[in-house]
Amino acid sequence: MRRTAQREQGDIRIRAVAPWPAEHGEEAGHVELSAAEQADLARLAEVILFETEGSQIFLQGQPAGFLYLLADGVVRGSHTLHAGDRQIVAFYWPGDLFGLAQAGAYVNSAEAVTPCKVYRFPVRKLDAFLVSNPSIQRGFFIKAVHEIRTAQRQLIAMGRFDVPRRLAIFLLDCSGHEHYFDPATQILSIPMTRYDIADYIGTSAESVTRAMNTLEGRGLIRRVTPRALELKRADLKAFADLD
Amino acid sequence: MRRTAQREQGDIRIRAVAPWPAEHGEEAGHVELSAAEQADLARLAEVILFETEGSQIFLQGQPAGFLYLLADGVVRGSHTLHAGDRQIVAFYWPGDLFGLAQAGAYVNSAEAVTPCKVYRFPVRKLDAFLVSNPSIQRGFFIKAVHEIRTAQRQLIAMGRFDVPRRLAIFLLDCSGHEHYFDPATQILSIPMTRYDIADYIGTSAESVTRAMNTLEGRGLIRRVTPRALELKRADLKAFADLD
DNA sequence: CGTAAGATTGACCGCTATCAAAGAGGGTGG
DNA sequence: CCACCCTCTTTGATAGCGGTCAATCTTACG
Repeated sequence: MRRTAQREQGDIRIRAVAPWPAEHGEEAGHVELSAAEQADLARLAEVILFETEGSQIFLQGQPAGFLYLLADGVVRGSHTLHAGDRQIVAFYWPGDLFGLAQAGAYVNSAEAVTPCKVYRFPVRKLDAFLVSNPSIQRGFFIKAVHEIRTAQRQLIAMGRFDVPRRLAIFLLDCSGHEHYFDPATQILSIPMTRYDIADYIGTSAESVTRAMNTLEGRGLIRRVTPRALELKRADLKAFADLD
Repeated sequence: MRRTAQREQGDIRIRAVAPWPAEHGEEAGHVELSAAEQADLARLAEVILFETEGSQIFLQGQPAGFLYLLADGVVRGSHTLHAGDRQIVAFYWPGDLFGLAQAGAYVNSAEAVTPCKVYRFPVRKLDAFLVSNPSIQRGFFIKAVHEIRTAQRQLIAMGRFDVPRRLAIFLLDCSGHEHYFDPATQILSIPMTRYDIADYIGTSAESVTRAMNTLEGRGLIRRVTPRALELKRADLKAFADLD
């Protein structure tokens, strides 16, 4: 279920685009971190592997001692209400940070959607480290801003789009993650279940299936298997009223 | 419509609670900024007054040269889709930062809901300033994290709650802003229209009115005037499945 | 080969978007 | 000072999306 492991080359990457165009070209889609900076960060962190799907990484409400950097795999961050409903607040992909806290407790739970590898930073140490490393702190700041944009995009989708459109946007978002989308065949391998998708886009698993039917009926996707979809990305974008 | 003005005492405050309990007590609900730090920031900024409701502060898509700190008043950040629908992504209250950008352009538009006063920071200068002032940068980082939490809370509401519950949450959020809520009488003065509320909680103005009826029918609120509501906060919280 | 989890389909109904129209205020010009 | 107008708010009627319950199909796995 859980094992510690060694760090590999180039593992420590933070996925984010800066709000302003970079002056001295950032690596596309990632925060610029020098080898030395990566090493400094690695020294603070512990590497942990979660090898089975559904593994709990942390639980909503627990004392939040750590911040997590996802190196490999997919993680879902979910919030459970008293009524028992679950809302998935975000899916995390390699290069994403998670472990949002308030008053020292995790706001959401995190579970492995696929087997995954994370770097785990003790927040107290990380906090001190960042204050004495302004350029790295800037990277974390940029990541946070990136996360705000992501959440707001999702908010717009939830507020203004019907289920088929929300699904279209979700599929397009997924297709941005190379490891799960093959540009040659345009086939997306979805790592999560219909239930996960439903809890993310604010609907039910049945409605996700029906929305898949809608998209397929319009020729925007083709179901190879339930978890493998051929996407017509341009048409999906047009359908979702995006550019 | 727009005027420049002088800075006043204690105007520069950033509203945010840190994810971890403060070690050396932060001013409740605000980032700790020393007088010197405030002065340094003020030196970067220009003060601008927007005196009429509905004033454009900036427009979605414009080059994003500035970051804004709201000193006084209420601002709405909205995103307009091709279809013409508007989603209000956030309401900003005194102490909030706004001006989210991507690729150097504003992602949303900002308009004054009430007359308001803002500090306007040139992003290039601010960016450089923050890198050489790690403790202030930390404040901005904490604010960004705070903003992520806010967006996620809204996301949960949109995904899992019906309109009356979303409205209840919205009213409770508003009641957290002293200037608009009188603890003695428990009366909330709403600065925005039904349309604004609707576009924020993802519904229509008509449904906002109906949701007001629902809440009033259950005795959770009482309409003094359309814009002045007496709140039963404990009951509202219970109704919204919050604590 | 049996079982369980995931995916799909169908039926039904409630919430809420939409269209339409009527009250309520507040501000402005006569 | 008053009447008008425009915006905001409210109410009513209707239709449709999508939630829910139930059952079936598929697939991976023990």
